[in-house]
Amino acid sequence: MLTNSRLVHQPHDHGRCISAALTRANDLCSEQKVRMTTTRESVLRLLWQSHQPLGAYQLQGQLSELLNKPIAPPTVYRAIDFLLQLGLIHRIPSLNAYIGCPFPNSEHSNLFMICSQCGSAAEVAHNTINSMLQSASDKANFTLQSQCLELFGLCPQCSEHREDTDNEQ
Amino acid sequence: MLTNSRLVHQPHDHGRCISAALTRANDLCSEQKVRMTTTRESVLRLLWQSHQPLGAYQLQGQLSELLNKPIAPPTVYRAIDFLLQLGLIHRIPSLNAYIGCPFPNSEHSNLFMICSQCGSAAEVAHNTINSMLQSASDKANFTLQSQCLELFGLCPQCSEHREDTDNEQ
DNA sequence: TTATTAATGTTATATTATAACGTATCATTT
DNA sequence: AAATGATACGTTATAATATAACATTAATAA
Repeated sequence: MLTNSRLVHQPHDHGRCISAALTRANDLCSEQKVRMTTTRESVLRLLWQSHQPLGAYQLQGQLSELLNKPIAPPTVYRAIDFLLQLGLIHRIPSLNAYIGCPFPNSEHSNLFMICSQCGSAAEVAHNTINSMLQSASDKANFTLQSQCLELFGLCPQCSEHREDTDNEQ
Repeated sequence: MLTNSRLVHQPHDHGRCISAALTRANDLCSEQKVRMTTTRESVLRLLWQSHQPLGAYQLQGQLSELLNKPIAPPTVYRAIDFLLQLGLIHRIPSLNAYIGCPFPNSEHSNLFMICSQCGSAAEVAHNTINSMLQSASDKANFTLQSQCLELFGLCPQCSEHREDTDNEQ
């Protein structure tokens, strides 16, 4: 199981997450001969700022602040679409929110563990689950093209706190 | 694998789907001592009219026509919320749409196979996948509470047509 | 009946997303 | 360097989805 869940839900040098993501993004852009502009890079950076998915209008606010000028929704959505296309970010439909992808270019599951307490979302690539989904699709004569898997619950930290308060009662 | 995918993607006596669903719904309501009103029943019926998920505003239009009076969004959303609570319908987040649940009251996976061609959505309950997701959560110290799994692709019929046209080329 | 709760009606508005068209910037060719 | 074409961004307006707040009506219980 390839996962960044431990990383997400544990204290870590997050500067590294960000710079690694940006490096990957730039590499991918030169590879595909597309442009990583200031707007796009800023949006990607903002989405990597934390492990909480951000909505388009949160992004708008932060982007506007960062670039010190008014930003309209289309600008944000264009950057989002660009990054989605390249697989550098994901949309989490049930949250109407976006998050940086920790393993772009690798085929993976779009499986998220979303904490309903703190809002953090960890992406997990799980080969066994993927192949089960593939074979379930095959059995149903369903031609699988893409997927979006969302698990809701409590992240490790919030689970612990919950237990603590449970015990206190 | 408990599934209604064969049912959804094959011609069948759909009147039965509807009446079975309504009977289950009424039973559940008496059990839980809540009211199945005209609005709620109509919405449920509309959602069972086809195996295509419907958006809230599609429902609004159809409901308004059915009841022969103007219906405002809150009315629709209230009925939707009620039915969601009881587990009689599901929301499919990536479509902003709602669909009748073929096996309410049973614990199940919220796994949908959604045809990107014809829009039909089949719910599939797959115990093995469920338990894999559970154990993946356990390993990550993630307290799983609920889930939403969406598979996109081509349903059996649309897959066949696709092959046909592929061969013609 | 009256009191109480539950459901619906009504108006307004929040939130998320896109359409359409103009302007600026970048990259390539001449 | 100038001209060209393509790409990205600016701007305005609006579509689509969802909810807040409060008034009214209907159902149930006391």
